This record gives sequence, C-alpha cells and structure tokens, in this order.
Amino acid sequence: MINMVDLKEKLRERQYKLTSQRQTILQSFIDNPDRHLSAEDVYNIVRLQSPDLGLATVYRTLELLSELDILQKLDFGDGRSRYEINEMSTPHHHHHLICLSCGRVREFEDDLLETLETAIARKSKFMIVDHQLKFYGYCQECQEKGED
Amino acid sequence: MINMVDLKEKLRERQYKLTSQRQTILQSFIDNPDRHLSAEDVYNIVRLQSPDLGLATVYRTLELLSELDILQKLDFGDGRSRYEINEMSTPHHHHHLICLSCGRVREFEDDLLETLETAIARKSKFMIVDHQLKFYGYCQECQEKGED
DNA sequence: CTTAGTGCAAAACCTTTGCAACTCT
DNA sequence: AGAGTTGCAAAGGTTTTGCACTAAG
Repeated sequence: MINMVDLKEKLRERQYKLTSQRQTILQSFIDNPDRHLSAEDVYNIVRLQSPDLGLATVYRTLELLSELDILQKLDFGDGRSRYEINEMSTPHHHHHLICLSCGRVREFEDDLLETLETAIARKSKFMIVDHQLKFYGYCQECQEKGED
Repeated sequence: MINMVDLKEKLRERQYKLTSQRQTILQSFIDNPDRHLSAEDVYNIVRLQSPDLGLATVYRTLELLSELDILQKLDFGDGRSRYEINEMSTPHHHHHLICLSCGRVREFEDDLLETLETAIARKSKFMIVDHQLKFYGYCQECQEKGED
C-alpha cells in the first residue's frame, strides 16, 4: 500500500513538489480503501479538514497521481471518472462486479486473467500493460428482492 | 446482425414508434460496422442525408437503442460515450485493445472469458448478464516506431 | 385523435484552463 | 530566487431537459 514517503519519492523523481494539498488528497484514498472516489467525492472529503482546497486542484492532483501510477482511473458509466489506489505491487488485479439494479460496485479478485492476457499478447502482437474488466449483472441481494 | 424489421418489432413491443430518425440513426451503425461511433459522429453522418435531424434526438435515440439492447454503450476514456451494434446473438463477445500511444481501438475475439464468467458467477453469487474487457498497451505499429 | 417523438435553445454537468498570488525546494 | 502549485472564475465540452410543434399508430 502506498504511503506518504512513497508519494514524496515519486514526486521528487519528476521534480514535482510535495504540497499539503497533494498529501490531503492521497490521504482521502488511504482513509477510504473500499470506495471508488470521484473528484467531487474527494472534494467533499478534504473540504472538512481543508476548506480552502479548490476543486480544480483536486482534478489536477487526480490526474497527476494517475500519471504517477499511484491512482488508477476507472469508469463505471455514471458520467464521471472515479479513482482508486493502484495496487500495482500485487501481480493479480481485481475487477468490478457492477449491479444493474442497485448500482453497487463490488471488487472481485482474480488470477485467471493473466493467462488470457499472455495469450492475447502473443496472438495479436499487442504489448499489454494494463487491463480493465467489468461484469454487469445482479447482486445477490437484488436477486432475492425479485427481478428488476 | 440487426435490421430494420427487428428494430420495428423491438420498438412495437414497448409501444415506441418507428420514426425515420430512428431508422436513419440505426442505419449509420449498419453502414459503419467497424467503428465505435460517438453521438457527434452519428450526428455528422446523418446530417448529410437528414439535415434537420437534431443532436438531442441522436442522444435520445442512442439511449433508447441501448435500452433495447440494439446498441452497446462503450467507454474508451476519451470523454464521450461511444456505441456499437450489440451482437448479442453470438455467444462470444469481442473485446478492445486500446493503444496508449496512438489511441486506436482494435477488436479482439475471444471465447476464453466465458469460462471465467461462469466461475465468477458461481463463486460470488453474482448473476452476470454482460461484461466488458479492455486491454491497454501498445499496438504493433507504435512498438516499431519506438517507445512513447 | 391520442400519445409519443422531434428540434431548438437553454440548462446542467463534469472537467479544463488562464492568471495572479503563493509556496515548496 | 525560481520553478512549480494553488484558487478562483471563466470557458469548454458533452449530455440532458423544457416546451411548442409534428408525426406515428
């Protein structure tokens, strides 16, 4: 898991500065490990502690942290980008189960896709560096409550 | 492959009307089978034959056709939604290889994911109805032109 | 004739940008 | 000191909505 020392190091490598805003924004992800925060979500969280931190700074920081591979940008089709900490140290990614009824997003751990990735890379001569897999369907709760 | 008769039938099932605009918009997808058209793309295509067709109608029709499972909504992270004809009759989906250098999107046929889907459904009690898989990397051309 | 659909313009969102003031290194 | 960063407000781009008018069933 990323921490503030890693952040400082990653920033220094590229001559970016370690500002309190950037620390605060990263902290909001560390404090909310299970969520997929949008820019506005982050803005509302950091507002409580740092009322002067602007929304534009949130956007700029989210982009920067994605560029540094500290965050991963996600899209669940709800009209805004969402982000989560990029656990790139672990060799197996997790994917998302998106419920079409209640909209909840659940994580799913998976190793099997690595095999598929290798096969595709070989067959298509495409150098794969990342993937995103989303499953759409109905979660157990919504199945029990009856069809939608 | 979907045709106008299917469209009419699907619309009638739900008491929607078959308008010339809806036919024109679906036709633009039939005429461009390899592309992932955005609302604006569709607007520019249909404009040539139907100059009075409005952009709002394009948006409304794309949403409607997605609801009817005639189109599938896609997101490649370029800030706008894209659509393609939903080939739900075929049991194997295709996925997308997105080049991080030139931005081109290539299709990739795959059967292997069906196995994975079944396994996930069983393990997680999630009823899967659809999935989307995107690989990010570098296409052969960009690899040959040197790293980015 | 009744209900749904359209076109237009305005509004609503999310995200980006210009710029003067500010703050890390 | 100097380069990068911030906040604010304005602008940009995509998508949605209100409403009078039109067209399909």
